[in-house]
Amino acid sequence: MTRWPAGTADRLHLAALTLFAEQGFEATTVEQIAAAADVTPRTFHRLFRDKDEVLFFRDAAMELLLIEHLDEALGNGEEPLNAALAAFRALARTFEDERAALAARQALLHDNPRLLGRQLVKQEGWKAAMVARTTEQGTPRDAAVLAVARAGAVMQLAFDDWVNGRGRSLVRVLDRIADTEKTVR
Amino acid sequence: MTRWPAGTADRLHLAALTLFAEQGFEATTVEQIAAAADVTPRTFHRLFRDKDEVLFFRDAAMELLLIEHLDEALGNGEEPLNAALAAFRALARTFEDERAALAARQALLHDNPRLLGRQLVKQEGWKAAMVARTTEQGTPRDAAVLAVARAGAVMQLAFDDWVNGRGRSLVRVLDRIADTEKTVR
DNA sequence: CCAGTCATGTCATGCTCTGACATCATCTGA
DNA sequence: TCAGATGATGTCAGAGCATGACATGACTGG
Repeated sequence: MTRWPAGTADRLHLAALTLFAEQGFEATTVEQIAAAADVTPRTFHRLFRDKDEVLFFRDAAMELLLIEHLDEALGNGEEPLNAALAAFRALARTFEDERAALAARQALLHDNPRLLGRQLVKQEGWKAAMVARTTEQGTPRDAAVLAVARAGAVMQLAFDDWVNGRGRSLVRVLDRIADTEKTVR
Repeated sequence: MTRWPAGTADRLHLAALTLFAEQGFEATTVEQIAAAADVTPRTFHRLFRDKDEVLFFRDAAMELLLIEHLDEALGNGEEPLNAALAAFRALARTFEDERAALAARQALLHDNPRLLGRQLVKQEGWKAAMVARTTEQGTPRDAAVLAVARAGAVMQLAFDDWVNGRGRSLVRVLDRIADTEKTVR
């Protein structure tokens, strides 16, 4: 056992999400979050680059998941667009049981343009990683960028439809929209 | 003539861009910008919501331009994807003579994730407006979203290729990539 | 000529984030 | 067993961003 209770970052993360849900993002100060986790604001900023970052705590795993499934699909000889769709479908599966939490998060993002921007930048990062993998398999860069962008748009639209709807399966929504996408002119 | 020199916002805008170019965005303080425009920081914040906003001073016009040309193309019976591409092509034409300034701006955005995020949020706004116009013409929402997203991805890729390249015409790059896009699988 | 308006200044303040240094339980190696 | 290293945290100070409240003084319309 160390001198200090373990899991400080987790406690801060939880405290922050709770306070954000209760009071909103802007109205919650770092001081409040730190106090709720029995820690000083300085410690918060040592563990999270800034107040925004607490909402993106677990996002690194998503990129890994996307890349893993993209590689698998490309390895099976899928064309770039379908491979990218397969990767997003895998991500979608991990979302199925988290709709409530994701909806709460989405609400926070849409109340704060800065947060939404950060989300979009993260997503650009994912897409760039996917493009890199796709080009490594021999697809020309332009084609890779466009295929990933198309799949990303499908995912985005499916997610938006699903997250504030009810009951339906995100994967099913995704597949339906992917079909629609192939007929767009 | 008023008590104060006219064009304060323009002076602040120019001062800010100059200082950003010289020192970078982070290293430039609002105090410096205000001083360079012979004004107090309080006045800066009255005219610009925050330091970031000074880089998006003229963006409202772009949405109008996009919508105008989108409407025109849709009115001529173009399909949604080609109509959206036509709108972006019109925007691209206004960029042709500004490559140096746009490249400088792009460099600032890429040094600052927060700025890049704000740019992406703005672009989402443009696309949402385009989707709204497209659906008003009878296209189903999903199809409209996907068509605008595809055109947007083409524009983005073309812009990125062009802004740090040399000599070529953005519109020509755009048209080439749009052709590529139609063959993506 | 007066009252109102408007852009700006002045002052005070809260919040975010960072640097520098201190503290102290735990670990490590001789 | 003990001296020093380590590492997570605290404490303190301060810069920078942003906003509210109020004051000022040139211009404007009646």
